[in-house]
Amino acid sequence: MTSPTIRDVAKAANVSVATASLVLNQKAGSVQISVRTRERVLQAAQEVGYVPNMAARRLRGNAGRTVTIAVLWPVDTRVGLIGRILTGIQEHIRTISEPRVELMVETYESGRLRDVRGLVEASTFNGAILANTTREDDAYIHSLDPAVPVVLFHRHSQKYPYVTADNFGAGCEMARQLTAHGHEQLTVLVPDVSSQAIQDRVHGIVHFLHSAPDAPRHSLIYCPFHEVGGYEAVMQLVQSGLRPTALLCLSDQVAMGALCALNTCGMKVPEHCEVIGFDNQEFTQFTVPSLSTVDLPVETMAAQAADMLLQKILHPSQELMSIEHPLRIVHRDTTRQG
Amino acid sequence: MTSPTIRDVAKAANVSVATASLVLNQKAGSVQISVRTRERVLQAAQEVGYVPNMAARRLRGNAGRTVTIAVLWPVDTRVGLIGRILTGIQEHIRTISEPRVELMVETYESGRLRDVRGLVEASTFNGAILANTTREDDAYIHSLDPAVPVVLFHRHSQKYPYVTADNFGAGCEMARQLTAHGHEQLTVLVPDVSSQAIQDRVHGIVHFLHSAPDAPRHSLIYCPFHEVGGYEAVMQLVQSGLRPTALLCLSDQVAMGALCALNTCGMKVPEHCEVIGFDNQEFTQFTVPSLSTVDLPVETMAAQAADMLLQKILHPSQELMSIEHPLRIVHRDTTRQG
DNA sequence: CGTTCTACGTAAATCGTTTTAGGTCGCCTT
DNA sequence: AAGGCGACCTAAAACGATTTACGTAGAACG
Repeated sequence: MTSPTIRDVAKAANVSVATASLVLNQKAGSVQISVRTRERVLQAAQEVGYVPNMAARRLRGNAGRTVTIAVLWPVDTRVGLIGRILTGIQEHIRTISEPRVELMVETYESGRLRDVRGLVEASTFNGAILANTTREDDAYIHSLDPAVPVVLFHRHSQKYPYVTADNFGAGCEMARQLTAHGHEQLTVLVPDVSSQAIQDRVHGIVHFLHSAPDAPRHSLIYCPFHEVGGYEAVMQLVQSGLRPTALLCLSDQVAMGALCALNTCGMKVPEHCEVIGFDNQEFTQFTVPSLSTVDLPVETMAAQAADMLLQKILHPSQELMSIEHPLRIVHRDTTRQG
Repeated sequence: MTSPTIRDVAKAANVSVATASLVLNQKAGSVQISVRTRERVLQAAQEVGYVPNMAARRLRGNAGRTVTIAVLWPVDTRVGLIGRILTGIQEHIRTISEPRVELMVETYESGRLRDVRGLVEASTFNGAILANTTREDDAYIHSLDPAVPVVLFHRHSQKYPYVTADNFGAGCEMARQLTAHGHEQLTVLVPDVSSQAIQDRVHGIVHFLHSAPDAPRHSLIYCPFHEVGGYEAVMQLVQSGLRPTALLCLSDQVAMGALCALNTCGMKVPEHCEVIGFDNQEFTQFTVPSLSTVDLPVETMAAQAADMLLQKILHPSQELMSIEHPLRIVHRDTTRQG
């Protein structure tokens, strides 16, 4: 039941453990091994079914042969996003042949992030991607030693490398588009999570409206971060007599709820009310009418974050370039043309 | 830069490494440590910022203190499902205080599953949940040693413990419901993946229709496993003049595409055509009209799978009870009442 | 023949923890 | 005072792999 060790291989090949290890590691370095011996060892390894023990390797310190990275996200992160992030990372990882990359995942309650540095020191993993951190995590992030291999996902920072998107710019653009359509008032549906990304979008919208000459008024409505949230927010709005004509939803989920509510209230989209979402999730193409939204390249971003993290782990001294993706609106049928 | 070891703690507390370890492990066992010494060690550990090294622990063999489990799924698994599975597992894990459970994830191309046994022997992880395996994985699964800690997710098997749902029964029930509504023909939209779950649903439907006295005819249409697939399948159907009146979609994604297509073709749901989905994903409540679907408790199932796996790892000899969840239809607005 | 290479291997230390099989010391019995 | 017993603590051996520094031949060289 106990698995074969390198010692077993050595015995079977009738060589020392050192020799076996040398062969198995393909070390072309200072030590030479004859072809005959090499063959013997390789065959022996094959025969006994040798699998190198990770724990032993890690303990001994094999920086670079196998790397374990972790993705951490707050518990209340939306399932769709999790899937996309992981998919992006996995796709990237499987293109890498050396070193072998293992992926761990972990959730935490906002503001109660486990000590990443400790986990790295414990060699639980070699580095981490902090995804969708909230404002409660800021203190932690700032207290962290820049030497610990961390990449921030969907958030920018002076102190750490990050991969994010131009949420501010996207906010501006959303506001600009709808302003151009001549609305008197813009209603912004904001998911009530304290993520930097969401806040930047809000800032972008507000910034644009403040700086435009004849900008429409606007109101910010905070709602829970899911379909129900958007649905109820809009229902309340309509019931209180305030019929929105332009709805900027800072999440597709919320937009979908909103769309459903508008339909329930007999309001036509986009004739009575234009709607625009954020994220360009898969389903947005198939809502009725299909949802205009901001395309957020989550998979790409995640892959880049993973790549940066690996660089940082493998070449700690090398400086990393953070990334901010430009964002563009995908026009579909919930907004009017022009 | 190198992190403090237990040796540092011992030195700081002026005791032996053994003592430090004993204290740090709270071993109430055969060995006793005075309160004074215990305090000293604890404080020393605190002061030097001691973090036990996982690799060393694993190597030494500490079965039970920390357990690492892995979830493996085929690369083409839908992002939404991934998120739900992980969420379910994570939620469960965080209720467990002892042992500490770490989670790894890994994807593979159908039929190219990495050697789980090897990974366990390499102590990369202690056991795995095989999620959404396809038929191409059957051979691998059957070749696996039943002693390696594996739990099958959404698939049944004679050989391994599993958590799945009564997909066959759900298929029957879907067919029964729509048959009762007096359709002449049932159109089944089947995602073209070779998963047991999907197949069981088909079998259930076919079984019911074959055994019912005055059953409607039916046709099976295979389509890609996403919204576009459902959309295009229905468009083709309608364009070729075959207007479906009852659409059994074996996935919500496909159903959403179908719904959109029906709308495009000017067919009213449920008046002209009834639609029923499968999975009860979040968005189904907010399609227009809201989608009737089969509720699949993914999170619960995932949590149970994780729990079973932990049992198997912690108490290898103990026999496990596999689980098959009953499934029920959630009636919303794409099906007629009664 | 003595010296120096070269080519091929190996002994042994090391990584950080856990655990077993003993110490040691003082006190209590008889 | 010899023996026994608790209470407290520690030495040392694992766990499995990697790597450095050091053999040992035989060949080549002068």
